[in-house]
Amino acid sequence: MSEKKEVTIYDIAEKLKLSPSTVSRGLRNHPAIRKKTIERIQEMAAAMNYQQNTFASNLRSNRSKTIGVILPRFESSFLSSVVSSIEKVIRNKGYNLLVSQSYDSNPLEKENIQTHFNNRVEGLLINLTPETNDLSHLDLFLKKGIPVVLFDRVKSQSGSGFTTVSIDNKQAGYDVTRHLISQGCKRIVYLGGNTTCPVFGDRAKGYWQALAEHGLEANSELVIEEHLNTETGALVVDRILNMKKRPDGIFAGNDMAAVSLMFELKKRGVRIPDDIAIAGFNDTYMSRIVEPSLTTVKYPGDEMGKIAANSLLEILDHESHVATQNILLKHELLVRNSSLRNS
Amino acid sequence: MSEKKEVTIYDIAEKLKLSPSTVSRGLRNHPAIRKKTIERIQEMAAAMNYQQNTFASNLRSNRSKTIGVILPRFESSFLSSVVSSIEKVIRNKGYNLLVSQSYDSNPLEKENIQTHFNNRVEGLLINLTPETNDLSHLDLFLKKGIPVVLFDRVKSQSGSGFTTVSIDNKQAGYDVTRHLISQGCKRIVYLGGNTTCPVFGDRAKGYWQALAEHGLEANSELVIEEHLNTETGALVVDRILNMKKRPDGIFAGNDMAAVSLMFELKKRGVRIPDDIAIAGFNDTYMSRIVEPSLTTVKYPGDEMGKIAANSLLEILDHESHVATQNILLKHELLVRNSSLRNS
DNA sequence: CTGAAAGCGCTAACAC
DNA sequence: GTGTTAGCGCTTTCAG
Repeated sequence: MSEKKEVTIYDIAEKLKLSPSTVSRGLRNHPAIRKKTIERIQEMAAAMNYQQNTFASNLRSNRSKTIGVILPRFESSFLSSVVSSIEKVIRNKGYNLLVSQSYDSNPLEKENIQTHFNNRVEGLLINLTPETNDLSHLDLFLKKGIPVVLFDRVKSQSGSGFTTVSIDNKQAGYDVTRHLISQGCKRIVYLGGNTTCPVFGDRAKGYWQALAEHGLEANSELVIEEHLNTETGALVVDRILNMKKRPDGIFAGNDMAAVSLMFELKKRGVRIPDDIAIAGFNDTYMSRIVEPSLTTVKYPGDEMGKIAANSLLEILDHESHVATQNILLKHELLVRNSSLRNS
Repeated sequence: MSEKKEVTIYDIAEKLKLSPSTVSRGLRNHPAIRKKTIERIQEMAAAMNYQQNTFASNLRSNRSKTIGVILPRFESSFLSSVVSSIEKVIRNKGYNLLVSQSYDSNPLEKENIQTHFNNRVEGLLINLTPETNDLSHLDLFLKKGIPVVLFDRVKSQSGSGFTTVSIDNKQAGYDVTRHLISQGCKRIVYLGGNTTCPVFGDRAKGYWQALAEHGLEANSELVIEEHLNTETGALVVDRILNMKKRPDGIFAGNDMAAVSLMFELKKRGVRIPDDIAIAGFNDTYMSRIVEPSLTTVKYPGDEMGKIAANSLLEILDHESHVATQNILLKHELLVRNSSLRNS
């Protein structure tokens, strides 16, 4: 390592026969400094390859200019689009982005929260793990007045002092189920992730409600809890096809699971939508190109990220007690061929 | 904001009738401190809700315990899997992860590099923008001895003092093209991104070479440069179908583009692979479920992230001049139905 | 094994 | 407009 001592504002000050404070101000375009002086300072800084020491400046000002994001995983087209737009918003306002993954593990989530806290993020955006039932591990943020915005997976009853951004999952679950019913489905499987997870739990509620309203069988056998990924189809297809009475509709908690299931069903000669109608969730590109094209719910990750980040920044700006709000984004049922039966 | 003054090691020291230095050591399990004392210190710290001030500690020790990652975008199944595995490796070693997106913009990349530098990341992992021809904006890292690892998009001739991790894109391009030729294709289109981008440029080289070796027409009309995303298919389909002599094979630079193109081709009644054989790149899940299933190249993002991160950590550990290396990961041609013609 | 003291580099009162 | 001064909270010699 080339251990050339760092250039500090003192070095610049010396060369310019100025005081360190003037240099400090000059570097930040402080209005009380003469234009000319500012120029000289900044030129000299550039010439000397000055690099401001963020630690010292942070220590002094007690600000980190950093926002934290914690989410289950990056590898998800939905979540990566959320982070992506968060990053964009945050950077534009001059903040840095510290990120970590919780892998749906509650202990890991806690650890991450602690780390972000220690790094003194000025705000936190978090997508909770399914297991997270109480939000007490976020208390340390609340106590210090550091704003936290929950997005996507949000406790239904969060009057907990946190701003939340999500969609109305119950309504969406209801919409999908009702649509399947409208297409003549009588026995509908709900293939969801962990139902303790608000997202999947709420969708399940909408599902139950739609069934109830239409006097359809609501049987717990029809509700399958499984991790929703590319393997899901292979894991559950036999279970579904071997049910005493074969289902004629499937509502999957995300497109990935829906598509992988379609893949397996087609392999076994099941016709979609005639034998079984299928709907997914998320409106990934995949849902458009799969055959038949997949009915799904539009679930705008970029929008969610943008709004979550902006809400956080707004709270930060007003530096105080903006009433916390629960923001619900619009979702939209996109009916495609996988569930469209000839009337 | 509840402005309760922060608890410092001085407060702990006072309560315990110890000196700040002892507390500082105790908190970090310094061996020179009595077990008993350490316990007392840590208990008191917990009781008082002590939060270590990273700024002060960083300032003092001149370390940030942070690694930076800069890449074009998160929204890409390949890149998100890369970041994901980087994050995992990095966190496990107690580092934080600072991330930013360059959106394929060179100025933005430079800005990000500067920001990461100012934040004193201890190492940088970067996936360069296509436009980046000289690496001089990374000089400031080199000069300070901060290790930089380039991944994925890597200058072919990078003897530039940086460790690189990538695949052999030229070979991969060659493999794909040769495969198409082996299936009887005579006029093969290469649909790549910006060919100044090493990734796409190198694949193009492999493509040219394979054509040359087999005495096939290598016509610049057959090389299409276009952003590769879900829109690509719609953008280029007519251009392809209206070529004077219609191509019978297409090698697309990524699965997304390949799939979107297949979608458009099928709409127009083109039979795949009989009329036109198609191959993509990346082995996304989509490539497996699309019909016909898509021939592609396995391009392991998680592996790449892991190796890049580990290389960086290794350099960091040895704190010095480990010879930089150019690591090439294995790729694999996965032949599927989109290019398999009956012999 | 523990303490005293100095200083990392910057910023913000407060002076002039 | 610019300079003086006093820390921010921590770590680390150096003493004992």
